[in-house]
Amino acid sequence: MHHARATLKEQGYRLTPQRTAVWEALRGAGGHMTAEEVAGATRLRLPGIDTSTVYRTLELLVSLDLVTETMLGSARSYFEVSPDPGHHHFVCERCGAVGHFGDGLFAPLYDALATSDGFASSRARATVFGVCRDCRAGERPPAAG
Amino acid sequence: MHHARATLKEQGYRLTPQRTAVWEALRGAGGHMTAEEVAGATRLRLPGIDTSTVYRTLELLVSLDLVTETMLGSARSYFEVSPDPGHHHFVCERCGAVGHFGDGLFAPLYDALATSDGFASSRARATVFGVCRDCRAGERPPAAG
DNA sequence: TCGTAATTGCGAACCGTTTGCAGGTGCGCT
DNA sequence: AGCGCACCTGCAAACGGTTCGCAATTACGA
Repeated sequence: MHHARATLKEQGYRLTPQRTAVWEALRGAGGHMTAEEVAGATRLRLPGIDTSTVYRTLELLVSLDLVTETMLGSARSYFEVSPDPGHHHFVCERCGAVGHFGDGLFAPLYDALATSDGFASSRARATVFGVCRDCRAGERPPAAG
Repeated sequence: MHHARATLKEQGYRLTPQRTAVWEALRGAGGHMTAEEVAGATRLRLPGIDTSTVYRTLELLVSLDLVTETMLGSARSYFEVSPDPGHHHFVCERCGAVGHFGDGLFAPLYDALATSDGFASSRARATVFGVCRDCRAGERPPAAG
């Protein structure tokens, strides 16, 4: 849905071709993208767009909660169209694959954290690192012999 | 303990004052430090040390598992003397405070992830974002009135 | 003690991101 | 439909953290 257009207008921001293109690029890819990837995808639709405009637009979309920025382990952030809240990531340390999982599994963790540390994380974002199925397939068993 | 010295020697790396100083700085602080902070703390012990040497040393210590590098949400990584495995972080989104919690709480999560996605994360590192006790104390209740 | 390869310091390169500025443009108002 | 202005964009340079190349230094085994 084009809720980005509506949100931008509502908030008094202009609906420019650049903003539309960035948004569409983000939606089109449907996954996590670095700023660079967003810029690349956007240029397919709007060749002349400047990198700084992409960054500024990304920043704007994030501030409007239309897009979510996540640190996934490397130095760069990743952007994606804001998913349902309480959506978390797991990252394969070997191949870099990124997956999602829901918030349900976290309930006991939130609970425990709240009890023991007074830490409210009901709207936490978590990132779990590990090794994905594909990479495990080719993996030698962990040093146990 | 000076297990760093032993490990370095074992692996054939030289035991230089710079490496010792970085290690001691890391141990002395006892918490999470940015590379910059490590450099600062190291200079208290070894004023002349160059930033690039700090980075190189950090990289070495990380590769030897003596130090752990973690992305905690901002663009920079944080370094700390490797804690027990399965040690996770929670980060207060308001004040930046960092806390730890053990791996126990994650068992069900690992389980579920392994079952549903084939994702092996028994040695995962997770970071949970939320709001810490102190910040909650001064916080207005979530929009309900 | 000596030789040598690992290591350091220095400075410049690098890379992703941000900023200042001047010209361009969406959009509300008429 | 046209006008005007504040908002946006493109450009290019600045930025900040990190990495690299190289020559001088130094730890450490023989």
